[in-house]
Amino acid sequence: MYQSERIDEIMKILKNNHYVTVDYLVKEIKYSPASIRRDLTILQQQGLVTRSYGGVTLKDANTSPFKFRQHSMKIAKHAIAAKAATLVKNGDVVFIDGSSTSQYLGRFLIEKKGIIVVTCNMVLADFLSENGIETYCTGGRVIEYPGILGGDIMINSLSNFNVDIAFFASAAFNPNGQILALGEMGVSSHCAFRKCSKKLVYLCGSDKFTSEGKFVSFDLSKVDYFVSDKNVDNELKEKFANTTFLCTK
Amino acid sequence: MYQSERIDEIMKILKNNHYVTVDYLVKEIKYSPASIRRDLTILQQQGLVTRSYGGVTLKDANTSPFKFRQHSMKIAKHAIAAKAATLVKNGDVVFIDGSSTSQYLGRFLIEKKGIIVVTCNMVLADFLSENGIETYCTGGRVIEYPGILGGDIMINSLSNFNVDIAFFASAAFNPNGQILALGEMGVSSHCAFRKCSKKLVYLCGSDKFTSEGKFVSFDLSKVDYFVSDKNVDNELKEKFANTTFLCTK
DNA sequence: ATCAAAATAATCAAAAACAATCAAAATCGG
DNA sequence: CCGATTTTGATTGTTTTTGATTATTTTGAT
Repeated sequence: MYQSERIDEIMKILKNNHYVTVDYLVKEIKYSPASIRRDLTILQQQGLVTRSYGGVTLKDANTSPFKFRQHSMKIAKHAIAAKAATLVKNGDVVFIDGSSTSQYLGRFLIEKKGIIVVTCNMVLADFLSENGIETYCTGGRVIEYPGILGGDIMINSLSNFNVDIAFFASAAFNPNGQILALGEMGVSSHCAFRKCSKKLVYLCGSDKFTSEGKFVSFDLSKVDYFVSDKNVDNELKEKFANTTFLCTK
Repeated sequence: MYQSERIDEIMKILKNNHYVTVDYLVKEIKYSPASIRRDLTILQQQGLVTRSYGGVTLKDANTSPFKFRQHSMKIAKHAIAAKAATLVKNGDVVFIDGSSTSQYLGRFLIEKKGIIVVTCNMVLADFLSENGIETYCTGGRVIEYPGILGGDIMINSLSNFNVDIAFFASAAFNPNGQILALGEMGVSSHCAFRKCSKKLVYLCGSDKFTSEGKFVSFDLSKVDYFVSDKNVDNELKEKFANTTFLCTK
């Protein structure tokens, strides 16, 4: 048996048991502990397993907290997108950012007539175009999967478009009404979205309410519409009276 | 049995088993290990299989949300791409156009170290980025499926990059050495590719030799490398002595 | 904290697979 | 049919893999 076959065998065993000891694998596959360990090192380097003293655990992508959260927010994001899409008028030039929330807008925009969409989400661009929407993609570096463009080149490329309404989301949103980003790049992007468009719509799932981000892009006073799946405090609404607050329920 | 038949046979076996050992192929096809290995090297160069110590695996269909389309002349295009990829040096800034032939370059570029790729093919951009290549996408309008960007915005966005080597293909190629496009936009694009890069590589499958296009972009005197699956007349080679002609066989 | 037992990592020589080379055989063009 | 070209399999040397050996690290009990 060759190494590649052995590695496949180990993965097969791991998928059934989730955790096994090295000794079990040695007896099961009938190869030396040294070879089994070498195989495990490779699997570890590929990020497929987690090793512990005496055994191995399968890294299961589906049980990761991130994926779980993504699933739980899926319904909310869909609803937010549906609500936000009502803000788009036929004939508008629409910008959509690379966030997962914004991606859900696609499904609702293909109903609109005569709109032009600009986005830095390549998957969304492809989807909209195939559904008959005149679609433009910003340039930029591929920074995330699947197919999100970012960086200074993306920001510069926005100057090609005279956008009527721009949709974006952020990493987090704090009780003071500040929109937070994970990094410097996030801030630049948010500011660029704001400047390229006549109207700005901030899509904010309730999962963002408690999270923390290290950088502040700007606060709600710069945003025309705030769309969320949960209502915010009246205090906030009073503080930003010029902003329209929309809620999915 | 001829080599081509043997290669077909290997592919047939691989499609049934996904993975087989070299030894199994030797016994099944009843040829020497040396010959089988030579066949496998060819299949590897065409990007169709992955070799491991002692065996081979059929390259699984890509997992990207984009789907690569099946094209005519698939084998020829693979071979042309493989040949063309040898022109890329580690550290190069590479431009790749939106043609199906150029798309096949992806498989061979992920082996290179430290390169930067710029492309107007979103599917390719996503693939390269997922495989660890620093990848940039031009902006532009989505003009073709799946995920090809074009138009003046695409052309303008090329000014962001200082390209070392650019790869492109065309609708047709006539016996006078002229590169033909289907429309005005094709001509503009070809000219832009030429101007943005220090070196220009024209990928020309033999299926383009007879086809007709209504517009002329430029002739081979503007091209540094001509890569094809069939040899061209010596007459043409003499006429364009400054162009390097590469052939896959 | 210290120690002994177990697991792991590092090292190395033997074995297996692979790549390069080359002469013989098969194929092709005239 | 003959010479040129390509393809093949044997031989060679190189690389990769393997399990034994030895050294190091981790664990749990004292």
